[in-house]
Formats: sequence, C-alpha cells, structure tokens
Amino acid sequence: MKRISIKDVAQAAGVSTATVSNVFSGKKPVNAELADKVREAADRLGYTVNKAASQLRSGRNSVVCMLVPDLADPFFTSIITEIEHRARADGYEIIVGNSDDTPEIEAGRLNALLAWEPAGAIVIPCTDQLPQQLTAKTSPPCVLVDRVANFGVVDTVTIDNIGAGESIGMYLGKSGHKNVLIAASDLAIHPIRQRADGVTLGLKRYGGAAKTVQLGADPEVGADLLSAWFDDNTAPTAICATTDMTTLAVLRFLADRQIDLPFGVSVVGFDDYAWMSARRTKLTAIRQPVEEIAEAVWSQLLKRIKGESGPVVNTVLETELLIRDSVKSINAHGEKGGGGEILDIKGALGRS
Amino acid sequence: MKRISIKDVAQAAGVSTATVSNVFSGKKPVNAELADKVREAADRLGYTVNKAASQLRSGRNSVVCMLVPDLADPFFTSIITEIEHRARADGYEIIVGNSDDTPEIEAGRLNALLAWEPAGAIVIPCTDQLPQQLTAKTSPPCVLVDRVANFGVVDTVTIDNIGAGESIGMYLGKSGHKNVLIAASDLAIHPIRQRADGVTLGLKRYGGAAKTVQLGADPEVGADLLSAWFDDNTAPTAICATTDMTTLAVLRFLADRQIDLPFGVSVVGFDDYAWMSARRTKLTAIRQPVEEIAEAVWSQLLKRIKGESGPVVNTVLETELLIRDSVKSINAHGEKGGGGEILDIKGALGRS
DNA sequence: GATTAACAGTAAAACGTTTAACAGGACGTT
DNA sequence: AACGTCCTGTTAAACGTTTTACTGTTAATC
Repeated sequence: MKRISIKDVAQAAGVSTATVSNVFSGKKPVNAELADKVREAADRLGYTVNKAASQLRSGRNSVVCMLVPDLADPFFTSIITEIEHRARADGYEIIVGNSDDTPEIEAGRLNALLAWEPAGAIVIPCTDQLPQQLTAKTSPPCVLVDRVANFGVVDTVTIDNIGAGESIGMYLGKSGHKNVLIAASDLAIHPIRQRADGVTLGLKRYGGAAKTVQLGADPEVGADLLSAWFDDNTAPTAICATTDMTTLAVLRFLADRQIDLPFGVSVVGFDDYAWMSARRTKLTAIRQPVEEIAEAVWSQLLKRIKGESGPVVNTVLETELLIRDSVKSINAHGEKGGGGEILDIKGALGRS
Repeated sequence: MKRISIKDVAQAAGVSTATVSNVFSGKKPVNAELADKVREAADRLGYTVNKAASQLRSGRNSVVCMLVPDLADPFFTSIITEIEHRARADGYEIIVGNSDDTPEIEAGRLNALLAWEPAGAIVIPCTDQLPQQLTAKTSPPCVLVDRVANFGVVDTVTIDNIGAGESIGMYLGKSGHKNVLIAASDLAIHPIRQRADGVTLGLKRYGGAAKTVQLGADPEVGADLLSAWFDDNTAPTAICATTDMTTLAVLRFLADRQIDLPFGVSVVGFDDYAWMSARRTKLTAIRQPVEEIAEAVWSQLLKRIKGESGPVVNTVLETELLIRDSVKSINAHGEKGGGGEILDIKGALGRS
C-alpha cells in the first residue's frame, strides 16, 4: 500500500499542495472553509506529514537530542522526564541516547544523534572531556549538564558541587563528627572531586577530617569495595555519599554487615528518591533541584535555538540538605542533632 | 555556514555523488583506492550523511520508537536500556516517548513518533486499550510489552502474571499466612488484575485468603491510601505488592508507622532493584526477567522488520520468586520458612 | 475611477540523498 | 572477430515536503 502524500490530499481537497502545507504548518493564512476541506480530506485518507521530507526542505527540525551516561540511573531519567515535559510543551520532541559511560560510545552515539540535524542537543558527558563534535561550527546549540569541568566554552547547567559538599561537611561537623568517610563514585569526575572537597572544607571548620574511598558506578561492586576499606581502616563515625549510586552502595554495605542507622554509623545520602525515605530510618540527604535544572537547561537551549547569540551562560544551582534521621549527634558539649533542625548555611536550606 | 553535502564530497574527491553514496552505504562495491579518497575528502570536510534526505529517498529508516507510560519508573527504563543495547548492536537507534500514563498523551506521542516513519515500534500501553494507530495498515511492525490485554492482535511480550501471583500466594500460604493484603496499583490494568488473581489462587491452595487495595502509581499517595485502609480494616499478616511502585508505597507506609519487617508484617515485593536489598531486612520479591523480555521484544521486532509475516506471536516469560528475609513463617505445624529455601513451583525458581 | 496595497492561492524549484538506467572497458566464449 | 557478461562508475530521476516568485481578486486610498 502506497504512502499517501500531500499530493493525494491536495487532489482530494481540490487545492494545491502549497495550500495543504500551509494548512498544516500555519505559515500562511488560508481560508477557513478551504482549510476545513483540507483537514477533512487528510483525516479521511489518514495523512500525516512526513517529518523527513519536511525537515529536509525546511532545514528546521523539531527534535532535540539528549545523551546521558546511563539510562538506568534515576538521576538522569528524572532529568530526562522533566525536560521532556517542557520540550513537549514547546512542540519539540526528545531523542535519547545512552553513552554507557564510555567516551567511545559517547562519540558514536553523538554522531548518530547529530545526523538527524536536531534543533539542539543536551548532553551529560561521561568524562571531563567535552566531546569535540559539540564545539564544531556545524553543531546545533548545546547545553551541557551535571558532569561539567570546562566552563566558559559552552552553555552549562550544574549544581554548586562545592556548596553541596560543604553543607554536608558542616552539618556533620556541627553534629560532632570528626572522622568522616566520603564514599565517592569516581574522583576523575570533576564534580565528584568538588563534592568531596566541599565536604572536607565544611568539616574542617568544626575541626573534623575526611578520608575518601572510590566505589565506582555499580552499587554491588561499591558495597564490596567499601567492605574491603573497612577491613583495612579504622571505622569513621559517619559516611557521606556523593551520588545516588554510592548512596546505594553504602546502604547495601551496612545492610550486609547488619549495621544499624544511625547508631552504628551516621549516613548522609546524595540525591533524594522515594526509596530513601521508605525505610525505618529515613535518610538525611542532599536534594538536587531536578525541576530547576531541567527548567534552566530547557529555557537556555530554547533561547539558543531561537537564535540568541550572547556570551556563554554557566548556570549554577543550589542544593538543599534534607535533614532526616540518619545522622546521630555525637557532640561532646551536648548540642542537639537530628530531625527537624534548620541549618543556616548558604545553599543548604534544611527542612525536615 | 553552508551545510556540506554529498556533492561537495564528490567534487573534492573527483567522483560522482553516486559513488560517494555507495562508499557510505556499501550498497555497491567501489574501488578501494577511490573509496579511500572519498573517505579522506569526507573527513576533511566534516561530512556526515543527512538522515532526513537518506530516509526520504530510500524509504528505509534505522530508527525504532519506543513509548512507555513513565520514564521515571525503573522497570520501564531498565527495559529501555536493554533494548537500546540490542538495537544499537543491530544498527538501529531508539527514540523514546513518555505517555505520562494518559491515553490522550499516548495517542499524541504515538503520532509524533510515527511521523518519523520508524522501522518499528515498541509500546508499553498505558491502558488495556490498544492504540488504534498501531493496527492501521500504514503502521510499522510493532511489539507490545507488559501492559497487554488483547492477545492475538499484534505481537506481544509479557510475563506470566497469573503464575507470578500464584508463586507469591503459594509461598505465603506455605509460610502459614491466611490473611493477606494485595497492594495493587490499578485493577483496571489487566496484568495487575491477573497478578492479584494469581495471588488469591495460590493462597487458596493453603486455605488462605486475600483482600485487595488499590494504591495508584505514586508511592507517597499509595502509602497514605494504605494507611487509611489499615485504619478501617483488620491487619493482615502479610502484604504483597504487584508493581515496583506499590512495593515502595508499602515500604513507605511501614516506615511511617515504624512497623518492622518481617516481625510486624511480612512483605513480598514486585520487581527487583538494588534498593530492595540495600536494607537491613532484604526483600523477598518477584523478579521480572528484564533481559529476556528485552531479548524477546527485540528479536521479534527485528524479524518483522526483515519482513517475516507469520502469525501473531505472543511470548510469555516466567518470573522468579527471590526468597529473602521479609516473610516470616507463622506456620502452626512448625514448617520452616525464611531464607535459602527452594520453592518448587512452575514459574517460580526460588533462590536466596 | 484609477492606482496601490493587501490578500489568498498556485506553479515550480529546491532540499540531499538513493537508485534505476545506462555506459564503457575488460574479459571469456563461441 | 563478434558477442555476451561482468564490473565499476556516472547521469539523472525520484522521494515528500517547504518556499519563492508569481497571478488574480478584492479592498482601500486618493
């Protein structure tokens, strides 16, 4: 069965193909009665405009591509979901790609996605290295998110990683923890390094110190690595995670050893998902402002798509420390820690 | 800056556009030396083939679209991830869409996706109703997954929902539970109904009975609904969930009430994610064979794309009951329950 | 009532690719 | 030597749309 084209509709409605095109694109006004006739014919024949032909001729494309390191990571998918909603509202569609956290695959996927000549690109890079396709002159407007090391080259949206770490460090310090373990995923990633540095910084103000261990991206492997670390080192009074996956690794390790929260050890998680508060001891954790990130990304990209050519914009958003029940106050001078308390640090609006 | 086309490459390499096309598509053999010259020219100019033009002319498309009810649901994203890997290996790309669990949005997204004339479609419908675009003669080959009610109309891949429920019911029954609450998401969804029926069936064999409550798709709302249910009813000795989201709702409810697992109440979860075993009491749960689902979907779709026209195939896969620590044995006649036990039921290969 | 201007529609070119039809050379067979 | 066949390459048409340039028609202005 032959595909029905704009010509078939034009013939059926007794008009030219240009008129049919105008009816659907709204580029030029067309007589209401005629437009109805066209639409009626199109419905009857089951016509839909062919995207490929449309974009070939017009050079415009209503598709935006998005590349993330891992489609199974809830942080990335939550961002995708939020951006998709906004994109749809503005008449754009999202193609997603998965770079599997591997630079070579990232480059390949990016090429595949760019072959569609999308209106824009949103990329969460898998390394500190910025893919060079995106700096080419033929590249569509692009916004980099989350894993960003090179500012000033291209538009970015990130959180205040140092600030996030700092608020964790200060809270733990204030609660009397002097000996903290930072469960980092991979310190080769710039923002992770910053989060860890922030924790150390915050802790230092209260006379505490931190050690760091790298757990990778897989929670099961991470739990084993953490277990090995505990075998070789003196136990800290608190552990803080730097990503959702390391949070999971920490929790799994504690479950395996049957260590209770917060009595056996205090824990601060990173990111805030439903499963973190669906437990007996609800997790104190950093909440990344996913909606605001998505909003910032989309509005910036949309501006660029519309042709705004100002200087590079690097948006940095603040996080929030959600104080719940997984940190024990071990303050010698009796300062009360735990639930409900408001922590007054820039970038860390505590709430229970 | 003008986009560089096949013509520019042809000119630079001193050949015809047809030869350049053949070099990249491999449709016809071309002299090795000449091919190198073409590739060199293409690299130098930064040429990539324009997908839109390519698919317009050839009518072929290496893109497959995928529509799911919720991009934030880990069950759906895990399936997407697995399918994406397989598709990439075969040279296809995936466009994903989010139907927001709403039939109208689903129809709209489906139209948008089909406008790309994809090689195939993979849909997890949001209701029992099968979108009529997919039954149209112009529709590309399509495989329906998970939420399927109408078999025999189009290719499908589902799990044995009744069997999954049955293995939960039998395990609980065998463990002495006579009074079970089924935490269903939405009984209007056929597979959910089947899972619930299966539980009842399995339980009945041991003289147990089940009540059912509907919690919806949001875990927080679900926890509140469950809380209300407990206020109005006599407490069951066990609760079983029918989806990942209801598992979360149950856990959240129990956390809010500070009810301990498995002593306060026994729980069987649905789906198996890292957070389910990163807790003091690891969750006994049904594991859906995500990789096998993806494999079945992709191989079936690929066959159809290649033109295989046999009768409709409805693949049904078996699940596995992972027996861990969240179900207490309350057997009067002293039968041992709990970890490590092998349960010998069709479709439920127990493992610890 | 003549001259513009605005409007609504059409014909045909153009987008960048693939491919059918064709051309010419090398080679093998009669 | 004539013919057919294979091989490698080219020319040009086609895919379904958008858009430019153009044609009437009607309304507005002097």
